[in-house]
Amino acid sequence: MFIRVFLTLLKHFDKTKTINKISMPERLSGELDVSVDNVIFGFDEDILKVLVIERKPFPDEKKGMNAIPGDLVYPMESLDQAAARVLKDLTSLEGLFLKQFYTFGNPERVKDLKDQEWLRNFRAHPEKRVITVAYYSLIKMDEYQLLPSYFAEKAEWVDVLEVPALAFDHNEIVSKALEALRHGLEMEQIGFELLPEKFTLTQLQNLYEIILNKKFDKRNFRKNIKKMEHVIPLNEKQEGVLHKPAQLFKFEKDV
Amino acid sequence: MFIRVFLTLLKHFDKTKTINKISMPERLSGELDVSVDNVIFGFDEDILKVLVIERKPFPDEKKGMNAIPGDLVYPMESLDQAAARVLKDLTSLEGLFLKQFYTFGNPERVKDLKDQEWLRNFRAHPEKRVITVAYYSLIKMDEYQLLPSYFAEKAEWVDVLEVPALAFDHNEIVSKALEALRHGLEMEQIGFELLPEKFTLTQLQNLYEIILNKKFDKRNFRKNIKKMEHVIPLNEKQEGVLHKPAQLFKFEKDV
DNA sequence: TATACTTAGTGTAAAAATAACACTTATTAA
DNA sequence: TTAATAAGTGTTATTTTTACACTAAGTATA
Repeated sequence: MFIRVFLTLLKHFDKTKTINKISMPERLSGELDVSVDNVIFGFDEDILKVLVIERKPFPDEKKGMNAIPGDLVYPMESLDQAAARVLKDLTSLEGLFLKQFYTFGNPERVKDLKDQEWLRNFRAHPEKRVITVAYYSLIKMDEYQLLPSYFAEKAEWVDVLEVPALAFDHNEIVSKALEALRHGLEMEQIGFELLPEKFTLTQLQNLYEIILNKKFDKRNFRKNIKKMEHVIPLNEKQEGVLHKPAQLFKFEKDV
Repeated sequence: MFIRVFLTLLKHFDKTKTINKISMPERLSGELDVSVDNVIFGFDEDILKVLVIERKPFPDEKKGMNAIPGDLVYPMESLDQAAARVLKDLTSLEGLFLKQFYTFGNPERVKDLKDQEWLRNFRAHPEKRVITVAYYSLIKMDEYQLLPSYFAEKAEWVDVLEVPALAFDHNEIVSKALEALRHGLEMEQIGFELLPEKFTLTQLQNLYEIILNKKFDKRNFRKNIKKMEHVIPLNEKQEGVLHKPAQLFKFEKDV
């Protein structure tokens, strides 16, 4: 059943369409841009890492600031497409796991002096407010191959616990990404995306422990893994290690 | 340790700053708007409801289309502020629970003919692509009071399972909101926000069952509730029911 | 004022899941 | 041959979860 709205404002509106068109709140709309930013996680032995780029320096800047990769959204692409494009430009990899986790829209988020100077040099409309839609992605570090990219001078994997100071609000974005990774994702997916093709159960356990930020008992952990039908034991062992070689496993995507 | 980027593109860039400023991809940026949309959930006896508004009709439209409440983000407000403003304009309530859950950015999402016609009448820049940051909120229906609002003709609570056809991509937004509600939220929070001040355990159980979309055993459910120290029994009973009156409970916010 | 109707309210036992715990094995290097 | 290192393996106690059916308190009415 409909609840009636009091029509005071509405009536006024109906009589004065033209004026109202101007006086409607959206007259205030306008000058803002939308970007995507991409927190790229990789896993290396027993450290969870994030890919940090060195932003191109502006003319009087000695060294570009660190940042996470991102770019403005093009007019005809979806947000997911924009995020995939940024990722492909940087790594040459396509079809990677990508998850939108939060949108950052503080009006002051690009107003820092250094960031403003950078924007003046590299953006057509540096004065515009920028709202950014943040994604995280998971990539196997051994597939990672850095490519030239118009937004990155260098790129570096850094320990997730030791992220340096980043441009804009990127430190906040990284920590929210980590939170989202810990909460929202099934571990199967994480393992599938982050481990090399062949892996040991110890590697898998390390990954779980780091992502979920807690310790597991080795025997209980292995009991649980044995129940998962998508973790397949291989007829192969580790080689070149100075201890009992571990059996290797792989993930089976279907079923 | 830094991994070096191949500098091909970069070198070119350094020599030709002005040209590059034009040739950088962000030259493509520009004409888009950002809005917030708000999926408002309420709980009534044993139905989960969503607040649907009737959008103001454009001149030749007999009846405005249904939609969920939303508005463009103003230049100086954060996304959270914009969402809170929309909610306050519609309900007069402040300080409500509000959660950002997804951002919808398909370039075609406002290109439907009817939606275009509407935009031409009510927006300063109807041709602009609109990216929308979606929130959901939970409100106690007995606190809800509809106010005049520049975007709503009428408003109606509809069963979450029987949402009518909505404008733009709002049906998709509602179903993602429901998903987000089911996944991401602790039940304490949901109960706190959705139930009336005094409630029975049967009401609470209904709420859990509807949100989590599964049945619970009455005795086991009550055992679990008794462990929660923020659910406080009152010295009051239901009145005017034609059966044994149930004890009433309330939530205690602080631990 | 007795009876029928309706939902509230309550305990126990079996089954399943989780947690705690320590020694032997396979390999490499010295 | 020995030392060093991480791999691999079962059992028991504890906790959590599930399944299940009758009595109690109030209202309406015959």
